[in-house]
Amino acid sequence: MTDTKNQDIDSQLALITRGAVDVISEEELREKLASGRPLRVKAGFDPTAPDLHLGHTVLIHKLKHFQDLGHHILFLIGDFTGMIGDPTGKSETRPPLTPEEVKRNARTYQDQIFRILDPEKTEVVFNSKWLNRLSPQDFIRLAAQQTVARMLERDDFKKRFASGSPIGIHEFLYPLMQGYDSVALEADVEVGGTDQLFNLLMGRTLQKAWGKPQQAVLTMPLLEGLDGVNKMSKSLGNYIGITEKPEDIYGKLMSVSDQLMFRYYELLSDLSTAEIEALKAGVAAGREHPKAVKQKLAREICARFHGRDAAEKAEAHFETVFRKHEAPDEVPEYRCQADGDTVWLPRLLVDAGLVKGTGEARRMIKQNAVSLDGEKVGDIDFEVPAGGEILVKVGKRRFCRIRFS
RNA sequence: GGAGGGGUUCCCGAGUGGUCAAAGGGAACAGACUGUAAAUCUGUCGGCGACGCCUUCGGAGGUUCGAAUCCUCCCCCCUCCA
Repeated sequence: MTDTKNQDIDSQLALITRGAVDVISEEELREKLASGRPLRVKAGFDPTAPDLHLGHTVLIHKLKHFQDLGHHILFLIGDFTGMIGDPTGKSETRPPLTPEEVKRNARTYQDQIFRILDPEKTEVVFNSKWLNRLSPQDFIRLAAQQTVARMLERDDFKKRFASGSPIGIHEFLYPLMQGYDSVALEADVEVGGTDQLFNLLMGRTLQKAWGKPQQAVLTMPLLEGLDGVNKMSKSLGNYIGITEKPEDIYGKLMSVSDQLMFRYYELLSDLSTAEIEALKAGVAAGREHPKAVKQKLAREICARFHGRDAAEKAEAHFETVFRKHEAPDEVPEYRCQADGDTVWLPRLLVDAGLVKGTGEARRMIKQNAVSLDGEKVGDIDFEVPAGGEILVKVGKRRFCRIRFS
């Protein structure tokens, strides 16, 4: 009997630690699992970005693992701390959010996480609930738990300090409050990105100071963004949002380098490690075409958020537009009321919303990026005959069907 | 409170009276090449029916024929001293 129980714990532990970078500590985690009760698993999110992207899903999938094993998920929305702005990984102070923004963002957050997590088994909590109740004395007690020198050990603070960038005192409070969340929630486990390690460990420190059992800490790798260098983030614009249109998700995944593709496989795919290794070996040996392997990934991720049908449509769209360089089935339309017999092309492009201004229009035309019904136009003063309809293409992917009336 | 340094176009960062819409890099966009790959190369990269005009260099005034550059006040940031 003891054997089967141990085995059960081993397999739980294996799933939980899959892909994790730090586990602090595996022994403690094992003990907690051995207790047999559902563990309270905490993960916190700043309500700064209403759009969840694939980077977030690495973490959310980890929560899903816990959930599937019967543990209790505490999905914490940092509505209080969000007004400070997490300094983690930032080279500058973040502007605080207004309560209205926080509220709106939090709602969008919930809509999105339940594409992955089971709403029935997920407890969504807001840290303003307990942080708002802290008295100034409580805050001082919190602040007394850490020294300035210790805070400055943090890489992001250290860099900013060294480079002469401003650091707000309130930013020092952020890790403290995140740590206090763990005290208030009596978390058994906290999951976060590797960049959160400092904050996660703060939870342990504070729990100890408050005489509570310390949480185990699990960190997940940060997903690189589309550039393959920086972590995926909305502010860097290198992200794939889970609510984006299927074609966009598909297209963005296809634009990723082969190297990054396998990173995505490791962190995002449901394929087993063995299967991924097989694909990698296949590409290296020339048995598998990298494009086909990438399409497989694009399909899987696309289907996860939009369903299999949408993923297949996205693939068809991709093949049409980018391989065959043809217009997709659905092209936005613009009705144009011409004053004369012809319309100046740059003006038309602006009106149809294909470019920002006539300057960009001129540039596009000069750069051979504009075509009318498949015919390239190189003259910036081209006059388009105002009659019937015409298919306009700018660059590789901007299309518009213009109807004259 | 005192002393010094600094705020430049999406970002970083040169520029210290005219030749500045402002070097260089990054990002972005377009073209070539492709697997929409990536990398690379080339070009564009404030606005305007446009070889000219208009609006930009923290904010407001001023000096000057002329200011991102000089002066005055204000706002913000950094460093050191207290």
